[in-house]
Amino acid sequence: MNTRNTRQKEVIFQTLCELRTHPTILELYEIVQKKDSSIGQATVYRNVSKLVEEGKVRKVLTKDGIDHYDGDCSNHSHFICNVCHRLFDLYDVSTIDLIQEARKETTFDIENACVLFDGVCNQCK
Amino acid sequence: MNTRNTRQKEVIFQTLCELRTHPTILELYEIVQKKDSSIGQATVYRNVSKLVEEGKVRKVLTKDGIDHYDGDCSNHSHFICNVCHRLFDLYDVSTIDLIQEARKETTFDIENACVLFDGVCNQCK
DNA sequence: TCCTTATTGATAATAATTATCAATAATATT
DNA sequence: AATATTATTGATAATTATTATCAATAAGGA
Repeated sequence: MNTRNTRQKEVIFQTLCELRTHPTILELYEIVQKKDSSIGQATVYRNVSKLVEEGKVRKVLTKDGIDHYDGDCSNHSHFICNVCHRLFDLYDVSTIDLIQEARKETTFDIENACVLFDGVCNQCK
Repeated sequence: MNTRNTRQKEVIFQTLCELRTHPTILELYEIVQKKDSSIGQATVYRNVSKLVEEGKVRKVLTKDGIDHYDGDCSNHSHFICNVCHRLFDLYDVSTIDLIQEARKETTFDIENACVLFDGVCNQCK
């Protein structure tokens, strides 16, 4: 008996998968609270960390210093608007070529690449 | 009289430019302390934030949640070792093609792309 | 059903960052 | 050069984010 499937973990994971907003822990906690008000903040912290370790959830790199999470682990990039600071998904931008190029330039074992584009979103321009 | 050039800001900027280690604020503070023990921690926080705003210093994207800073603003990427968690520079990996591709796929005004590669460094493999 | 113990919720502790404020010092003005 | 103005500083308090603690609960094997 190593890990257990708890109701809380399932609710947290489901919520993250439904959302397309890349919430912070606190934003996620508030939404989870509406579904089950008994779930504590520490439980959200713990389970999100576990889900990231298990590879079921991605931590999104941002410049604002606050961690954002994404329930969609499929290969895609992100865009952050420099004006409204919202995060968007960018599918259809492949990092394969980039990784290939990096492998030619270094002797490190490169496994993956995370890309964050920035600029101005449609609503802000 | 809008901004002033202070000794502290100059020391902090110089230190960041000399270092190739992408320090955190606290690591930077300790090094700055050795040069001038009168410089306070809050001053390091304040000036690094300003330098980032001014575009003289880059905030490096990492997965560890702690902000790292780079005095080298030339166009280059970073690599983080999944074993020792150290950050390395990757010059000679261009993001131009990537940005071009992203511009084709979206209507956002894409200005820049930050790339973080991960894998295993030479010493850890 | 019972037992073991991973997980939880609540809260305390810690760490990271920001705000406050009198003192200092950069620089524009005289 | 002297003075005045005020951005910046250092010290510290306040805030925020995250992690640790611990008794109570509940998942899941026996």
